[in-house]
Amino acid sequence: MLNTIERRHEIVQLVGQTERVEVSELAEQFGVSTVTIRNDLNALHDKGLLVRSHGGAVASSRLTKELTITEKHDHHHQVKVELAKLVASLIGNNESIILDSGTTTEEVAKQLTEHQQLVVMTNGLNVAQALVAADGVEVLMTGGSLRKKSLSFYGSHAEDQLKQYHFDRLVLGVDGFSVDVGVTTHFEPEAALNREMCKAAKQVIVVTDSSKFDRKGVHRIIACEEIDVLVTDSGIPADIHQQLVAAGIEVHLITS
Amino acid sequence: MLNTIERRHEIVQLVGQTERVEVSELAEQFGVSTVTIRNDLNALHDKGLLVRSHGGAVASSRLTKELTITEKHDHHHQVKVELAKLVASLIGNNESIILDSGTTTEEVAKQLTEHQQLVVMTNGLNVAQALVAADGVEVLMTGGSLRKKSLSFYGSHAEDQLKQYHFDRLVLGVDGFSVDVGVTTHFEPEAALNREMCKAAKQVIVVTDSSKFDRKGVHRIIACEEIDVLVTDSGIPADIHQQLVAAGIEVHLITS
DNA sequence: AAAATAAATTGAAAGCAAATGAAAGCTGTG
DNA sequence: CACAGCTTTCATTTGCTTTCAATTTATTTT
Repeated sequence: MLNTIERRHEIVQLVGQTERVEVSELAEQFGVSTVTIRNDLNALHDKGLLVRSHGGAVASSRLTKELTITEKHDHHHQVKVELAKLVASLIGNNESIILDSGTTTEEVAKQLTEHQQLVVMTNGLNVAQALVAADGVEVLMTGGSLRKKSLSFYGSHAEDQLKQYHFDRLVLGVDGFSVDVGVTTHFEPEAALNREMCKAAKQVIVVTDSSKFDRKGVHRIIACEEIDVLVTDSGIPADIHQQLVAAGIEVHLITS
Repeated sequence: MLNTIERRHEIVQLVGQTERVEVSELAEQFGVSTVTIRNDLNALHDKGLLVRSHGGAVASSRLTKELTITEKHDHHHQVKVELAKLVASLIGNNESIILDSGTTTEEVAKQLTEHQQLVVMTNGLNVAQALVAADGVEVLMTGGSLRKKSLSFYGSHAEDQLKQYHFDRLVLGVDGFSVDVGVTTHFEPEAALNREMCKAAKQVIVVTDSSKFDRKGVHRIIACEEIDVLVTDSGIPADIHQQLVAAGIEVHLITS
């Protein structure tokens, strides 16, 4: 019996060889339920290792990626798109910005395809990938060490890179947020990099769906006071909303 | 029976080849109703991959510039895979290597999924993406400025990054190669970065299909003498082969 | 050339089976 | 105990079909 990692590994191999796989076939082959296979395929899809299709998956290529219609694999996806649109609307042409890594910021990247003369620095592999389609955007990448789990780069090298530039804005997606502690995350090196990002940018835009409120990670990125703009959905608790506004933070809510 | 993504993929291919397709023809060909085909064409029209017309569809300008998709089945690609397999076999576990950007090196990356304890530095976005699937590989990225045409990063920052490390090998895919001039390319900043790569690596492996021989770019990366290993196919001209061997270069040919 | 008629193509709606995501429950491991 | 990995269950969604009225295109008639 294979474990999860091995099974997914084999699935990637299979797709590479045969161009396509089916959920039912894989379930039988590996002796697990179709639900497990579907979870596998969705996870691999999120990492860009294959493209999900109804009933299975096909090999990943530029075209197949674009043909994917089912983009709502996590239940927050619709919210993410709306958040991303709002963030994108805050960003003008002719600016230079930093885009943090993460699925929310990836969505922001996708919303920037119409922008012109924009310079975007990012540490997210998927973010950079999404920006390839944006003709008017010059893409800079921090580089560094790749954390596969989040498709992000981190490390002292990435931080050094940031110190050499200055940006108009930073768009930060968060893992955890609370009024008293601020923005937090679990992975220390990424927190360190995010701190550098904050230093390198004139304005800090934090974007998060409301489920992250009062979730606290171990490592603090920035305190609440340092946030300039917060973009979230209407699920934000009223008291937190008030506190933030009182603290002088520009809070934007998506309509949903 | 093809699924939706595959069918649409094929339709795009068809339109690319024949300039125009008809609803009724497609319905018969794929064994689905005309309604389904119409939905396909409309969806593809919305994505700008073709232009809808009464009774069918015609190619769009956007399609023509993205068309290289039959890749998987074309002979060129087969050669690349074989080259990549050979290169991968030259690389052991527990090593640290640099992978240049490019489609050939991307293929090499895909062949490294079974390697363990491998450290790979790259400046190719697609190469990094391919290595996400390789659990035993630690991925480092140069970062820098993204050249979308080749999905590669370049710039002084990328070069600085390289100077801080030392690697066992460099795998270099080439645009142009000749015995007298050496390895060349067209884009200066990339040549500069490649030169740094050569400096940072103990061994230089050059991989190229034989069509690149006697093609010369404007900017030289390295002279022939600095190459340690050359991996290519049997299309290499006999005289060049001899000259290279005589120069002490380890030449590997794939069997095809 | 314009009008009338026939033929082909279309979008919208309704129905069905397979596939799906979400939630809750089971099981062995650290 | 928690928890990661898996399964079962179930309401919902997707992909496809057939049907039909409306629209577009082709052909004939005036």
